[in-house]
Amino acid sequence: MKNTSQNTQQDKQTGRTYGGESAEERLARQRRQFMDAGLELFGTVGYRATTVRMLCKQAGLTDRYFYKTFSDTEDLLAAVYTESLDQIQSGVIAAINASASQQPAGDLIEAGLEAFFRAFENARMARVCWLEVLGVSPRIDTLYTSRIQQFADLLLDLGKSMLPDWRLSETETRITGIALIGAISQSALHWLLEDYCSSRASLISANGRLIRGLIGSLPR
Amino acid sequence: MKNTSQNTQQDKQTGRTYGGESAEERLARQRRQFMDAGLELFGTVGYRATTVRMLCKQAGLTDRYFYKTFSDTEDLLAAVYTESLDQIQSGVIAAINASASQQPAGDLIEAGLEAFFRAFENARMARVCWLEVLGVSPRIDTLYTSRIQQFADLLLDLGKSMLPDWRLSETETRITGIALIGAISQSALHWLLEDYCSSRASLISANGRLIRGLIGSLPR
DNA sequence: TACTTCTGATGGCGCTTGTCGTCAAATACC
DNA sequence: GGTATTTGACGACAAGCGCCATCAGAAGTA
Repeated sequence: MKNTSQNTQQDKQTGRTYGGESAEERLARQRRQFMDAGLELFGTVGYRATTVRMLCKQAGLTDRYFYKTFSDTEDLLAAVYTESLDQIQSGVIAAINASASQQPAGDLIEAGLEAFFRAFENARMARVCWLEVLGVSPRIDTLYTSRIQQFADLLLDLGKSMLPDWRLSETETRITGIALIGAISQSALHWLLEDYCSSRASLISANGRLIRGLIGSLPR
Repeated sequence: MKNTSQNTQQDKQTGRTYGGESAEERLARQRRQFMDAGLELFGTVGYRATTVRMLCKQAGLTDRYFYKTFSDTEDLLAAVYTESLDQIQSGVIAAINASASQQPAGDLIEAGLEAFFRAFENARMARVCWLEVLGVSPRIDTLYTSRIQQFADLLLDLGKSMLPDWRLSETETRITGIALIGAISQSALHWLLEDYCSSRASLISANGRLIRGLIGSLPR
């Protein structure tokens, strides 16, 4: 016999304070602990090798709280990925905007690349966002695609606003944006997989040349 | 009591013919069946979801023969990846060489890109080589990195031979090559994940412009 | 025809996983 | 202080995994 009591009874999701924290505060803290544990484990031992037990041990919580917030490890991966990419992305945008508002305006391409590769030096984030997230499931694939697309669109809009006579078709514009993201990503990925043995400056230089070359060869 | 007979006895790995096949022929056929099964399963349900049992069922063989040739599924993945990438790579090189030996010589960049994206339309191969192979293990990561590097080097050597005054440093040359591979890869990957909804021509066009732009902006 | 080798089918072992239930202790409310 | 809720620790369960052993029958060999 299911719980057939009044909804008013069920709806009291208030909970009560415990350990000096309200129910929402506890939930938020637990979520944060699992997010941190996810970034740590996904970014080191990898997503497929990470189990619920490991996450709980790392977070210092038990599985009950894991399932209270996330449906499974894939769910956590999506959350960690989203948060990490948000962070990287906003860092790049901020750096570009900061450079643009300088007097005189700085080199936006250089500034953006610099911010990106700096963020990428966080190996855990880099690993999660460019390695672990790939080939997990159709759902994660979709998330990955849409986020890359979003990042590309963001940069393209910025570029278009600075290059008044943009003549490429919508389709080619999107492909070009993704290709640029791919160029930067792949060189960054090799940087990571080779333990950052090249200098950041050389990565910025090579990718900067690529972008400037593209701009120079746009139809006019 | 173990088999303590003469080594000559153990060394007769000849086996005998069975079903009209010699021992080596059988082994080769079994290997091929598992390779095909691997490409099929890794390329559809994905590497992490593929089990030994599934591979055996797909190959129409039993696990005994799997372990006779491969140590584990990761071993098979490496073999399938290597074979698939070899195939794609040699196709691209062949197309470029064919175009170069035309009278008059064709557009090498166009020819290479055309061959690449045509090969990429094999979704199973594309998935294995650009999705499933990532983030599996350090060993596979190393394989991936070295193969991408090799592909980049191949194309760079070709490019350098056609651009006599190459002035980039060794480091920047390598990064640039990898970045170019990344640009092509990422646009191809999105093509795959979006079910090939763009036209091949638009991908070739966008990536061709990127490459030509780079060539135009090389130091001279 | 006898004997050996090879094959496919089946079942089982030990292990790990996700997931759930229980229970005593800690904490908060009245 | 008494009662209800929350917490952490622990164990248990079915399921699925890699891997191995067995065994009857097919295919070759003498």
